[in-house]
Amino acid sequence: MNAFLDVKRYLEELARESNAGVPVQYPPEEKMGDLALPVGFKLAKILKKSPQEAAAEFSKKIEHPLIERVGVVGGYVNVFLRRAEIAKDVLKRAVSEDYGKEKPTGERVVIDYSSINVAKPMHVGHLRSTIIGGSLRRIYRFRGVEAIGINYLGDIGTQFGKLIVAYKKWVDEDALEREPIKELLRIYVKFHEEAEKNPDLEREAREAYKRLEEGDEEYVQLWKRFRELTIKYAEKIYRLLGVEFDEISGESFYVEKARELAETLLKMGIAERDPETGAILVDFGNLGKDIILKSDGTTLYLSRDLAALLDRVERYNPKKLVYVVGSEQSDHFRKLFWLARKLGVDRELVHVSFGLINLPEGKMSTRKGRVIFLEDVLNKAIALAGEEMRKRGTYNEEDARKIGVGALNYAILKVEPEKNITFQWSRVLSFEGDTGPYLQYSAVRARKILEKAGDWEFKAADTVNDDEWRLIKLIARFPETLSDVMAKDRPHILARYAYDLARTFHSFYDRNPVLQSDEPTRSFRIGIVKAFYNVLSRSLNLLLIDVPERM
RNA sequence: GGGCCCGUAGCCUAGUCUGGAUAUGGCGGCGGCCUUCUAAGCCGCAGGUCCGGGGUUCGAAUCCCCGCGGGCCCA
Repeated sequence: MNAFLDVKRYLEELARESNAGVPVQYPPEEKMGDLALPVGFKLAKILKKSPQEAAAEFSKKIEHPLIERVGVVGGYVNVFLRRAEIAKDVLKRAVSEDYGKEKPTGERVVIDYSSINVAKPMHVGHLRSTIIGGSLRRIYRFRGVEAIGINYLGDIGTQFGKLIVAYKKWVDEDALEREPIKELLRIYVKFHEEAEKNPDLEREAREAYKRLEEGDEEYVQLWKRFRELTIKYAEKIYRLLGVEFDEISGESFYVEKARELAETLLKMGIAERDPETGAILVDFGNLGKDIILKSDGTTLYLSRDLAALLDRVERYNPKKLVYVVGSEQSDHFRKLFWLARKLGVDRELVHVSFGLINLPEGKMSTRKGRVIFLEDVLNKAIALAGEEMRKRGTYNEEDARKIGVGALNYAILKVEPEKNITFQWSRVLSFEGDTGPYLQYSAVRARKILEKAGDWEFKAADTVNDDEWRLIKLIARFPETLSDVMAKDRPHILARYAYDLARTFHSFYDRNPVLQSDEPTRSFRIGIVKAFYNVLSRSLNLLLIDVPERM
């Protein structure tokens, strides 16, 4: 908390006590004050007066040392704060590196994200889950909640039978060493081509899969290798994107447990046996019926996910389990959570659902070759950032990487998750306006000032101009922004905030010289720049974006 | 046919949960600003049936109902 948010809370409390519980809002214009309460409309009824009179009456109750004056306009009470005093408190806190950080609360959340399939390349469709999840993990941790990031691999399924057959027939070991996923994709595609001509292959694949399931030593080793190669490949991309995990899990861990679980559900009367097929199924009411165990004992991903969920609850004891998975799975998660509730899971269960990433030509399709691989996007973005740097004579490899990745991560994170995104190169590779590089640039400008400033000590100011004040008010709102993001599991709120902050800084920067100013303005403004830099670079860090040295 | 989500200027987008002041920004367009801390920047102008229609309310982009268009899942 800081002085600004203290006043806000005080006003909210006062409104609630007066039976006029309205959220405090931030007025659209400076002349309307710093905080506003549309309190007169509700009070008008209670007091049987006009909204204007009711608001005026309410405003008389306001008494706070940090409030300079209040004004009444229509039904609104506009509150003007003592800028200098608020600024002093907010900046004193925000010049510290830890501003906004919370001590460990002892709470945990489990976040499931990325969750890629073994032996398949990552494409732009994987970006949202991977980046939203990776960002949420950092945000929770910064706020004192121990977030456990889990990459739950798709590591079982009949495709492994095909892969094993294809491997034995066509693999190029050298290529597999050099570019494992490309090679696995090549032989997988070849399998399908060959199977068109030779239907026997499908039968071979089924047999291979059966042997794998039965634990055939050679086949299990192959499967393990595919899994390891995929992890190694993905880790390179995760490192570039700044995404971290605490656990790499996978569906294969839960096959046995899922079988037992299906039997348990049957005994509990939650599931029933289909008299015709012998499969175990669950009636979800208006979501329909769904099989959780086939008659031949094959598990389905619903039962495996349920087993995994129970395991996560048991091992981590989280207050909340978050699944960052596309909206096409929303029915699946409703069923999963329904079952978890039936089994007595009392934790918060959240499906962070998001829309598709399409191409301008239409939906992505690996088979039609209509996909954009992540490596290609990353390479292109980094190369273009490098070009821009060369124009400015600031080129270095490390910063080009930060700028390219920042552009990509920000482009994905800033959009509200429910919306579908049409992937357009021109937008990911754009570095002007509402983009990652715009935010990075503002941070770099601030850092340059701080470098040149040398040793300085924070000094309060007697007067605070509008540009300074706008920036300070936004800096003050950092903690509540983070709380909002966690309550909703929506990092785009933070992306928006960071953009507002950067934009406000650029305006400040343009009109208010820092280093050339006389004392005490100079020291005060350096304090503002430092506070801004802390909050922006922290926000960017939480959005998986690094601040370059130069750009 | 059923369920979930989206619809805001030419294009993209915030605000919708928690109703409140002239609806947030970006791209593109037009015009201005580099002898001062990096112009990947700043300032200004033009551009809106907030998908449509009802309803609730002192007040609706926001809540409710009925439609329309698009997406996804199921059948």
